Amino acid sequence: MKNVKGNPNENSLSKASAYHHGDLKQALVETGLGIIRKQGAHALSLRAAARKAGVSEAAPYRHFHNKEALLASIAEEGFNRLHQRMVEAIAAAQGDPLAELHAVTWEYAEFVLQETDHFRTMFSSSLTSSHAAKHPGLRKAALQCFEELVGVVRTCQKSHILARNVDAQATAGRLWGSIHGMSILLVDQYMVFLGATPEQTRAFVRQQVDSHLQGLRTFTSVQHSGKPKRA
Amino acid sequence: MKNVKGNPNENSLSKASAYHHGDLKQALVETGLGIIRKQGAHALSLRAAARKAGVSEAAPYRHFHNKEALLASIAEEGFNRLHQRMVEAIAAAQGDPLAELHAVTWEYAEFVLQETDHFRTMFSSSLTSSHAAKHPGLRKAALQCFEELVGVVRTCQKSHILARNVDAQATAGRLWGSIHGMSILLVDQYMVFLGATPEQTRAFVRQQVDSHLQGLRTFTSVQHSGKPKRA
DNA sequence: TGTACATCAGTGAACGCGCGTTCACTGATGTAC
DNA sequence: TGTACATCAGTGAACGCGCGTTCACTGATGTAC
Repeated sequence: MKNVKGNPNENSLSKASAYHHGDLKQALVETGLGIIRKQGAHALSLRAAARKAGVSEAAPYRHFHNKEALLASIAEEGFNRLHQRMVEAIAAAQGDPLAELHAVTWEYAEFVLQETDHFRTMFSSSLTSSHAAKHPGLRKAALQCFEELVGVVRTCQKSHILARNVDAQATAGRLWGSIHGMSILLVDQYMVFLGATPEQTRAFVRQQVDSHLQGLRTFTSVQHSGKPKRA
Repeated sequence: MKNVKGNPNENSLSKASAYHHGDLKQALVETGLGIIRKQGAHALSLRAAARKAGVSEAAPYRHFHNKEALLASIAEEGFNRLHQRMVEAIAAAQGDPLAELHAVTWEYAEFVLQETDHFRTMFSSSLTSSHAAKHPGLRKAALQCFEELVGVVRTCQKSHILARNVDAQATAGRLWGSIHGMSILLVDQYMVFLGATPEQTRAFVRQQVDSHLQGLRTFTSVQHSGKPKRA
């Protein structure tokens, strides 16, 4: 996209000429994402992505084995962007554990609200059913996001904001599920009665985190003081 | 499907002959669902559904305007079946409000576990983005499920299991989001570290409800005793 | 009871389409000498 | 520095395919008389 003409000061990734694109793989991810955003996932084809990238319709096969591989790359890019946003949100909390926890979960919801179609692709059924085996990069990117959440939960455990005797992964998983489901249902307009403006949606999602967080605190303390759970 | 040959004792819906099918619309929903279950949503086409129903490839157009209409009918059927299961689960709780709440949420998760592909179709992006305007029947069926949950929440409020000063729809929405997201993430194998057997998944989903429920109790009592929330 | 007729669910052939994928090729690039 | 060559990203034509949808039709059914 940028630097279509060769430039002696460029690094090797952005080399380009009229014939050689330079970084067609990334360009196809971008144009593919553009199609998903503008026309929906059903409109995405390798040919359409190639056309939009200004390249012949067979060119994508130099970089992707098949259509699903492009989809997986677009999804992986989504998790990478989400991860970046999560990291920045945590950094903005300046070391306050509870603020970190709020920030990272809110950022997740914010991503769903802003990048709905990209988000849907990241969790599309054509990928999720077999992503572990077929798309290790995608899986790694997704787990990277999850690990960020786990890290914040661990920090909160150290600060006694969350109970320390509960598996941090399980706790993070609960939070993830809660915010994931709520965000999707709101974005799909299943709860218009709650108000449909972005502000109302945003507020409700944030309250969802607070609500579940209360449960995690209580739930974990009950476990701590009560009888141990069965294996 | 049943009663391919005419029978004088049948009602009008199950009339059939070699030429006239009898209830092709419902048969197409069934065969379409069968394709989704066996080969995935990508394999569903009007032609494939027609072939599997033993009928010419143009016949579906007598009953569905287009492919999306068939998809919407399959999704609607899913919500109807889910609703039926929810009602039965509630009935089995025999009037114990908390047991009803557990039963209805667990049944939701059970449906996701057992009917994963059908469930995915019910929330597929090709339908959710415009279901309100385009598919009123689908929307109605979905809301019917939600109202079942709202009803149980109201019962719990009457029994002081949940705070009475909080909107029942909002509370039910939180629960829905929590269980919806957790179920999906588990079914999509994003949390294999928690254990991937159906039993482990089931147990974890159930704990998710308990966890969130604790939050709703605490959260709502805090609201009750604290300052009122801003509008 | 018997017959003519309207209705309409299902037929089968056809349309145009865009897609995924393959393949021999072309031409730009970097490098070994 | 200049040249021959290997490499490989991108080309363009072609393949076969299944799809969504249309259309004039056929034949089974129910009903009015």
